[in-house]
Amino acid sequence: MKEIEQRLTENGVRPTAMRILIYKYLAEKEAATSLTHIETAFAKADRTTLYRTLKTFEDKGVVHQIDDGTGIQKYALCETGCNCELEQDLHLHFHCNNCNETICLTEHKIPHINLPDGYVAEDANLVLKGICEKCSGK
Amino acid sequence: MKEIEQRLTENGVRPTAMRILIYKYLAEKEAATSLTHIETAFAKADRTTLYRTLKTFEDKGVVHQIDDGTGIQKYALCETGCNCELEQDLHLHFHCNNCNETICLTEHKIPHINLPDGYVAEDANLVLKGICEKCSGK
DNA sequence: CAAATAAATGCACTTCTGTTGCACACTTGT
DNA sequence: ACAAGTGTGCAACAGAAGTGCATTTATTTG
Repeated sequence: MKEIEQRLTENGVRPTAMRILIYKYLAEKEAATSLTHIETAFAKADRTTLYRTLKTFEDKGVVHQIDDGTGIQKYALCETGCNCELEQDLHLHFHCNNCNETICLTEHKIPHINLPDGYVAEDANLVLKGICEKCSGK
Repeated sequence: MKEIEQRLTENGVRPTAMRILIYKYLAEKEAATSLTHIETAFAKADRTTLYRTLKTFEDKGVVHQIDDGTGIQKYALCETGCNCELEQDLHLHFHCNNCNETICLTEHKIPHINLPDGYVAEDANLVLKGICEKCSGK
């Protein structure tokens, strides 16, 4: 519990009760989580609060946003010391067409691509879709 | 003009006036196009018609949908003979943070990724973001 | 050619997600 | 204790995607 408070403080986020709960929730889930998802988990909290909490987390580098192609924004905790802005830290994501979960494959970085002249890449997003470990029956 | 009719017919799409116009519009644009974009270009046509036309095109393999991370669905014409479903035909897309246009880099295929055991990839989406040729001043 | 059938189009409306404005509650520092 | 700043909740809005149904247009069939 204390570790969470510390982690938030380190990133410049004031550790309120709500924020600690949300952090804990994200930490327990292995998959990327949408606002709606969190909303149902925290029925008593307001959607705006959850929304702004996620935005704050994102701003401060606590979570990173994931676009998995479903059109719904998802969030997942950043690794300790990860630097999402840097190109070399960009990992890929896997979206399971069966269970609909999206997970970070933090070990798998996005390969470098040689672009045509004149193109400057600043960011990249790679999502693989298919059947995940759990759903393929191992 | 006749070529468009033929192309549509080949793909099992009845070449109505509307559809030919939309096809032509897409062919003239080099960038991926959103529904809203088309809507403003065809102010007199109904949004539903445009919407369903794009869906039909997509079903029949005339266009492919692009998710460029903006949260807005975009469409671009498929190359003749392209097989968007096949993994080896998956090209990457480039989204310019300056002019906000998304273009297909059909020459650049998505590199193959070695996934952990149990994961089966069926589809992939790679979007690079940065500054495009035009905006980088050559 | 006319009737019957199927496909395409247009209108209205709904849903879902993301987002913002404003007021109130709470925390923090002096 | 007070003032300033931050967090939270309520309400309302915006934009895009999608659906149902009526109407028009095209295609087939007798």
